[in-house]
Amino acid sequence: MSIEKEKGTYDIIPDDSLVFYSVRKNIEKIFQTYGYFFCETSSIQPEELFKRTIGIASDIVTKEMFYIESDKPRFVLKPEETAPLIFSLFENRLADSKVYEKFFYFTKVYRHEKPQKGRLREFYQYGAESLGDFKKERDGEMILLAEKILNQFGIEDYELNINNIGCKNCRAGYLNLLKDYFKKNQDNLCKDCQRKIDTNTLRIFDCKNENCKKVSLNAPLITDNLCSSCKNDFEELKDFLKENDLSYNVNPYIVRGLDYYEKNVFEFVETGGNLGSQSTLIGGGRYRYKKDNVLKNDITGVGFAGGVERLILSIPENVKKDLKREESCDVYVAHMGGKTFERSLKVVYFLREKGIKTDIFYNEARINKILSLASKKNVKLVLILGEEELSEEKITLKNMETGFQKKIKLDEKILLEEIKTEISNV
RNA sequence: GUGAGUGUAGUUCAAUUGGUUAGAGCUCUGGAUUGUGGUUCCAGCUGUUGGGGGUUCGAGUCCCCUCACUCACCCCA
Repeated sequence: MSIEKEKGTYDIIPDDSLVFYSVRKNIEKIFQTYGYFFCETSSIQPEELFKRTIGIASDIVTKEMFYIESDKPRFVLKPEETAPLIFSLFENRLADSKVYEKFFYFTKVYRHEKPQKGRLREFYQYGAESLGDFKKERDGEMILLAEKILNQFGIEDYELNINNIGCKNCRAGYLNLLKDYFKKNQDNLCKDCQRKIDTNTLRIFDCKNENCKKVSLNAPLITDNLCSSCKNDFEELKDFLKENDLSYNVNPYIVRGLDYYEKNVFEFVETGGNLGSQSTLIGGGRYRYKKDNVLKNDITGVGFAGGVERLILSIPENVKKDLKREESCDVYVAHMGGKTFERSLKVVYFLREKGIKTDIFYNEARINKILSLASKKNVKLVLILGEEELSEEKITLKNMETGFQKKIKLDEKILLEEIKTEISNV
C-alpha cells in the first residue's frame, strides 16, 4: 500500500470486530449494573488540562502527546479520560451532584509511544470514576467492579496488587526520606538512577540493574511512612477486600504515573504471559484534583482505567468464540427463489419485528451453499422454505449445533414460539 | 526515544555454500451432492519474495538505505 497508516493504530473489522463489539457491550452492561452513567469527552483537548493534572514532569506530558495544529491554546489528542471528564463534570456543575456521582467511559485515547505488544498509539480505555469523599466502600466497589469485568471474560491469570502512596501530609516527607537514602548510597547506583534521585526518585525501584536492586532492597518503604490517616485508609481497604474474599498482594513499589493519585491505589496484573512486558490490565486508585484558578474546591474520588486491547489479548480463545457467537444472527433463512423467496421475506420481517436477529441470503443458491454460509456466520438456527415446504404450508427448522431438524406449520406465531424455545436451549 | 531480531500466497511456514519456471499445509473457490453445513474425497486460484538501490553471468538468499512488524528497555492501559 502506498498510503501508510500511523503506526500503533488499527482498524476494527470482522472477525475481530465481533469480539470487540461484544466486549464493549458486556463492559457497558456491567457498569450499568453497578449504577454508573456513561460519559465521553472530546478527543481534542487543551494541552494545559493534562499539564496541570497528570503533571508537567510526567512521561505522558513530556513526550507522549499528539499535538494538533490549531489556534491557541495548544490542543492535543487526549492521552487519558479521567482529567477531561472531571473537568467537564465540574464545568457542568455535576462534580458534587448526588444524582450523578458515578460515571463510566469507553473511549479512544492517544499516546505517542513506540508500539509493541499490548501498547498502541491509539487505543481504547474503559474506566470508571466515583466522585466524592474518600470511603473504603467507594474503593472497594471499584475493585470489585474491575474484577467483575475480568471474570466476565473468563480471565483467570491475574493478580490484584494494592498500595497506599500517601497524601499531601506524608508523601513529600517520604520522598525526602527516600532521596536522602539514595543520596547516601548513590555510589552504588547506575548513572541512570543517580539522575533519577532528584527528578524521579520512585522509579529507581524499577531499575533492573543488580546493584540498584540491592540498594532498593533496604530503602525505606512508603507503607512504613504513612501518616495515621493514610495508614487507617489502607487498613480499611485491606479489611474490605478480606471481607469480600478478594485476594491481594501489598506491593509498596506500585507507582502511579499521574500526579493526581493519592492514598489507596491498585493494579490488576496479567500473569498468563499474554501481554508480553505490558502486563497491567487495569490501574486505578484515589485521586485529588486540587483547587486552583479553575476548580473552586478540591475534587476527590476514586477511579480506574483498563486497556481494551490488552483485555482482549487476555481473553481465552474459547471465550472469544462465544463472544463472536453472541454477535451473530440467531436465525438464517434459506429459500429456493420465486415464491419461496417472497414468503421467506415475510417471515424474516416478522421475526425481526419480534426482536429475533434474523437474516436471509438474497440470491438464489443451492441449499448446501446456504447452510455452509450459515455455519460460517455462526447462526444458531436455519429456516428452510423450499417448494416442497411451501406446497404443504410448512417450514423446516434446523438447529445448526445439534443438526436436529423438524417441519413445522408455516404460521408466524407458531414459528416464533418454536424459535424461542430452540434458541434458549442453545 | 534507545537496543536487538524478523519481513516469502489471505494465513502458517519451506526453498542445498547465490543457480533454471519460488513450493506445501490451512483458508478460499468449484465439484462429488441441481434439498442439507461444520467431517471426507477430488480439482483449482492466489506472489512485484515489504519497498528502493548495489554486487553478480545469475539474488528470496550477499551488501547499503528505507519502511513495517516483533521483542526488550523506558513507560503505562
